[in-house]
Amino acid sequence: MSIEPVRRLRRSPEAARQNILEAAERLLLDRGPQALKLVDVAKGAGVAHATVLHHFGSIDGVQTALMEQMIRQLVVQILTAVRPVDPAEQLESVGQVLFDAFESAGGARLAAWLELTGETRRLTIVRAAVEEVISGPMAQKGIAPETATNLILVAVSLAMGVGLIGRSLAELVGRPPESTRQAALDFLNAGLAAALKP
Amino acid sequence: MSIEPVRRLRRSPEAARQNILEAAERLLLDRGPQALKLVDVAKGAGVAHATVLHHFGSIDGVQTALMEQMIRQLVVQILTAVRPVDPAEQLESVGQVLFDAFESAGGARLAAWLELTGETRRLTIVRAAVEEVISGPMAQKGIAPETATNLILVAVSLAMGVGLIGRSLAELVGRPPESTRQAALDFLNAGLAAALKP
DNA sequence: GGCTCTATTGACATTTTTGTAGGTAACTCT
DNA sequence: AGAGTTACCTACAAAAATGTCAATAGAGCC
Repeated sequence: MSIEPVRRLRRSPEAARQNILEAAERLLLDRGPQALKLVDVAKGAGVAHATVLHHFGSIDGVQTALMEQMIRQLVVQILTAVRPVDPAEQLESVGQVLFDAFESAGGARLAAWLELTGETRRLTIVRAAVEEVISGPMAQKGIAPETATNLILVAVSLAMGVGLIGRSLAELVGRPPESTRQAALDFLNAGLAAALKP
Repeated sequence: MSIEPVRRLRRSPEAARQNILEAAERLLLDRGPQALKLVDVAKGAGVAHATVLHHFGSIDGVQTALMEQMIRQLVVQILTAVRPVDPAEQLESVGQVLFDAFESAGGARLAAWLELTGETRRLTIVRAAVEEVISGPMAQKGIAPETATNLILVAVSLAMGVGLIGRSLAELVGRPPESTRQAALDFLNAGLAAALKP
């Protein structure tokens, strides 16, 4: 009886890293940052934990790579949605886009993670994006930079809060989970409209 | 030369627990949940780590005790501020109170911690508080329960977002750290006023 | 003073998590 | 086909974190 060699899947370095990062992201989003253990990430990715170390050097390497990737994705997601579209009814969709980015795609959890671990410096990339929006679509609508900045600060904060605790909060007061989002969206749109009228 | 016995501070069980919880809270607030290590908590409290275990049984015991205490404090802080005061200019102060509770006192960080670790069920105590506010001060102002609930959902979400990422966000776009809070407060008050006028 | 109770501790033990080393197998290129 | 490269693995080692235990020392009580 011959011993048959163990079959091995061999990915490209990029594919391997991506596979691992996806596993890590899944863990982060549905079990929280403290679930980002080397062995668990490896198990989720279907590889040996030594393989994770081979590609990222350390568990910290995995974390920072994940942070950077998620930040990039978040920025791209928002920018592609807000960027030069027809400036007509865009206003109402901005809320939708923001809330989607922060709720469905784990933007809120990412931000919370960064904040709680003191890694907000990684967000500096976002600054350029914000300025693009202020001087692009918003300026086109005749919104002064000062006002634009304030609106962004508020809208993002709101999206953050809703994305993070919106569902729990609604359930807590005996409402359907989406009701926080809906209420916040209405409130935001009303406020935006009011702020841009006079 | 005689060996002199080691001097020991002996607290009451309650004082000992409190001392430890305060150390844990400090760690949580300025280093994040993953900094809640047994040894570090003990060091912060100035006791041996075995002492922590004696009082709380396990590190999980410390965490849940901390969660419960912080939740209690949060609820009390908000309720005592919102409760039966003169119903006159109370409206403007509500935002202040909420924002204080979620920002200065680590309400936002607490909530984020609970959310990320899936411990939101601990918040059920809050439900009673919310109902008290809805049927108390808010009803007195003639706000329908439906509207009241929506307003609370939005206001709390906003306070959450501002409390957690407000400062970082402002700095990110080159503004003074308090500007997010200020903008959010204005926006909230304007929205509240509008929602209660007609 | 002597006694009891227990908060406190250092030393040890266990478990969890992370990291290292060396060999194996998959792929590319010639 | 053969050689070189390296993604991947198993086995081991180290470190970090949690938990156990028996002894010690404050404090109240007789």
